Amino acid sequence: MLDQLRAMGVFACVVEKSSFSGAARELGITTSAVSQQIRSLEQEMDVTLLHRSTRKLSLTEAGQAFFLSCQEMLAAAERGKIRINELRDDLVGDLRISTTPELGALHVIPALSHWMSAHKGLAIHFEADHRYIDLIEERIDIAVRMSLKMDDHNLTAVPLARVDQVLVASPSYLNQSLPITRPEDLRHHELLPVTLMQNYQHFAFRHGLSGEVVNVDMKTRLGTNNVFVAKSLCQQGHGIARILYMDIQKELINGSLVEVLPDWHMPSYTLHALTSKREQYPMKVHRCIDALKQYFAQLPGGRSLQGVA
Amino acid sequence: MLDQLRAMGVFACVVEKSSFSGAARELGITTSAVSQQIRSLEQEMDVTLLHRSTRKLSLTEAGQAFFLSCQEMLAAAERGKIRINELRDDLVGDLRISTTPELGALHVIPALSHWMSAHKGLAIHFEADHRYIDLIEERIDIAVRMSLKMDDHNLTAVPLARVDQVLVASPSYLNQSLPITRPEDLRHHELLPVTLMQNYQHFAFRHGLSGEVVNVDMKTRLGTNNVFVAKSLCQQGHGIARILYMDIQKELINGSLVEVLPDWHMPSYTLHALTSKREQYPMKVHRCIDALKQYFAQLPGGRSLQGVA
DNA sequence: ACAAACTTTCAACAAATTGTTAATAATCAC
DNA sequence: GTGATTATTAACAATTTGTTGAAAGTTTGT
Repeated sequence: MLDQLRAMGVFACVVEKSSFSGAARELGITTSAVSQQIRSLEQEMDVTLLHRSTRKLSLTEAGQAFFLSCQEMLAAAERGKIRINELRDDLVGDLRISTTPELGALHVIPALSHWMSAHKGLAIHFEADHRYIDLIEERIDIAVRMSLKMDDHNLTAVPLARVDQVLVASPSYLNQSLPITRPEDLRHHELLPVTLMQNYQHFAFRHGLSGEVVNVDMKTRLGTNNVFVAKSLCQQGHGIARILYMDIQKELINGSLVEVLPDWHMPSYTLHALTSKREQYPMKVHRCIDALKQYFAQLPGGRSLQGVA
Repeated sequence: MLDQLRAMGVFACVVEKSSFSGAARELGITTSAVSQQIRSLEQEMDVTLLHRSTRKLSLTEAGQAFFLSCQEMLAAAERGKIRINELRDDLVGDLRISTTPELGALHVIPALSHWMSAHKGLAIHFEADHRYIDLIEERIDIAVRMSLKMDDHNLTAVPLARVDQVLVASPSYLNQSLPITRPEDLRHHELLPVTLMQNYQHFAFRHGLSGEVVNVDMKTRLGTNNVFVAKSLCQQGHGIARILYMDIQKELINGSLVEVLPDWHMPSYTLHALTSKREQYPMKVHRCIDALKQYFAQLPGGRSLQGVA
């Protein structure tokens, strides 16, 4: 099945050049090698492909028909290689990006907006989902993910930004509740967790200046798996939300929410661009990650979200 | 250019089977060999074609695109081989036959008539010409030719029939002319030659019983390169025609022409089926020659035209 | 949880294919 | 004819391709 492909290529070359030695020069081998390839082809298929005198070649009917197929074969192979090169080097084809809905809407789209406009040859798909999907299974090129640590050794992780968690509450809630000056005070408050975090009720605080460490567990009555719902609950004064700075930045600035215990820090997450590990990435993947890196690097540092070098 | 065709075929097989080991079984090689082919392909092209875990394979975008081309490549190769087998084994395609116009009309067509009807897949072309054409140049599969000896060692000759020359005249001519009882008497008669024969004015007679040999040269005034014209001249009583028995058989039977010196024989020609020499002939060529042989073998022997075993 | 069955990869080696060299024969142009 | 170019062939060399056996990782089934 695969045994005569090479000889078929040689044959096509011979016909195109109408000469064994011409083909040999073209292919960078000796005339002798060409002769042997053609001979073995003819013997293998038990057919005469071309009549030859030392000066002139002429195809038999079978040779003529076979030549066309050999040409098609080579052309298909050539097309394949050309396409491979395009997909490797050019910003064309598909690019599938996985994020959470919040991350996608708030940051990934803004980060890539200009870049996407600059490369209309790319068909970009955003797969927005909280599930931790299989990059390979879903053919995801790049997943933008929050994580404390990287565990999957089949993935390559490029750090994009450090992202702090913050505790926030509405001004009205804080006015009507017991004061909070130290982590321990949280025990008398309600946590509004986004249950996507694991161990969301546990806190390991470290004081920004003294470095003092305090562990606290909060009680929780109202929960949600959606950041926007949690935000809403919080704004309605139902409790204290544990949320990512990046998801709440706007509300802190406009004052609809207020940070609780701003001097006490929780462990940071790192925002990563994940790719399935491979030898060689298409250029579009490199460039997309570059665009993401550039966006997060130029972000205002602030309290909690800053680019990673 | 030809270096990765094999690996491309292996790759296509891997994708079709969705498995290295499946492809290995299909191809009759070890899994290890498959693995190496794919690896070298990826390295050579500097691209990742498929993600692999031990149980599942999945194509990259480049792999998907490349796979299609690889499939096309293999399909083209396969088509070529199938076509080759058809042209070699089946009675299909073209069949180009070269004859003289007379031979074609009087014998080759009748000889092949039934056979042609039985194989409608064959496109048969009769190249009717007196010129001695180059079989290869004109892509003639079979030439039916008269000859005294075979000289071209690039050709294969299959004898079909022995063909005698005869001298004929019209009854009226013979009545009005000097009697002819021995070859020497011909010196006083007019020869109507078909000038396609060389040395047409020279005769080497051998007596059928005694074996006596007589050489004679006849004078000639009216000539033609066409057998039918010669026949016509002869029937009009313009002289004695030297002509092949096969071209005049009908007239001898119906009495419009009469044989002169029937006991004295001229050298016979042999009718040959000629083919350009090659290793392997398409089945249609064999079968066509078979049909010709069969026709001439069953001809009534008569004086001058008989099949050759 | 654990073993068994499979799958992929790798390095070292073996086999097969492919290519070269050099001599031979045939054809064409001069 | 002579010289240049071309195709074929056999013997040999180089390269490619394939195998073996071990290792690592997965899935299946108990």
